[in-house]
Amino acid sequence: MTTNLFEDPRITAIGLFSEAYSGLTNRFAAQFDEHGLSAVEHEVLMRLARSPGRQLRMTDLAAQTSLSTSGVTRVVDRMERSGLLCRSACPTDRRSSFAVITDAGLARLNEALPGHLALIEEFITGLLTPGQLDGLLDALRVIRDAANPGATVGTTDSPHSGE
Amino acid sequence: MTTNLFEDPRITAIGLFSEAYSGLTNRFAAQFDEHGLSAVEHEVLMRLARSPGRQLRMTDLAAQTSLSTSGVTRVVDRMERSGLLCRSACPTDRRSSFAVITDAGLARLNEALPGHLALIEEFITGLLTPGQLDGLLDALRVIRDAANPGATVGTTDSPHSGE
DNA sequence: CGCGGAACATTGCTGAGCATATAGTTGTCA
DNA sequence: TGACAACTATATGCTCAGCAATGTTCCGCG
Repeated sequence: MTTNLFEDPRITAIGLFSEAYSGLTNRFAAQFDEHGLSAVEHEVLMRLARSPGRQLRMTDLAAQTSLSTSGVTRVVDRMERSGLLCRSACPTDRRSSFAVITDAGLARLNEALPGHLALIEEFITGLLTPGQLDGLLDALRVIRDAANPGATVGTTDSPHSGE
Repeated sequence: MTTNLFEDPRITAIGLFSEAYSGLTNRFAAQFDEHGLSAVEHEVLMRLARSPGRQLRMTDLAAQTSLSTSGVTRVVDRMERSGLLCRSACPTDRRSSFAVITDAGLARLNEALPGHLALIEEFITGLLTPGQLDGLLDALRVIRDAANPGATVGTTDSPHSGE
């Protein structure tokens, strides 16, 4: 029977992953929306806020957000129009330009962050025992490092965030 | 310092989750593309293939795929044009229509499935010890049930899939 | 029987992303 | 110095998804 193929543990695994992530992002999106942000905009604000000088080159921003360069241009356009960030010319390389988070952008981020953390607590960290959580994070790290090695640099993880 | 806030373990957790999932979906998308499928199309084929009668009402398909009904209409349009599935009128309710996977659709799915399973093996199941994998799945199940309870019905998981 | 509300699918419109092409800038090498 | 290649950001065309509105069909109630 071909039907039984769909009960393959690997299908179960990816299905579970997908459904869990889908549920989480929907919850988060609703939360972000309350603060007038989309998921990508929140992501951009987070990346900028945690970067030295609160700024990032357009290219680096694209690399960190798994967004194309043109996608970054659009998002930055919108967010600049909203006053959440502004562009700044690079003094040493006139091709580059920086996206700099504004005080308004930081304020918006800080406004949205508590609720965001509460949701993570509600749907992830609060649901698992410390041991389970550690196991989950270890597993996710292994998967992330294998499937998305580019994300390892200057990102949420890796305490040795040199460069 | 506000900066340290970004090292909150909850931020680490969701970042890891996001980066891992992003990496996986990118790998999978490339794989699907080799067989002329998008991720959603693959998802639709999977859902149909595992459903009784190899068919599903448009509404139910929408519910299972976390896609809006109009989105389902469009996807089914494209896939019907490609011959992967066809519409079938519901005999008892003339408002409803079914999407039925065709032999060509099943063939395409079976063609893509081995590579898909291999990727899952390569980036998830093969990277973890059996214990780690079990822990991961348990944790994902907990998160899924909390964040996306609608997905529990008739889906990848739950052996007791009684309606 | 006939009417009003609900359910289902589709369509127009808008927003967002990617791929590609374009323009401007920098660095190198002869 | 001058030309060519590499890099950065932006503009354009295309695809796709969601929301809101529409048309059709079903159901219940007077």
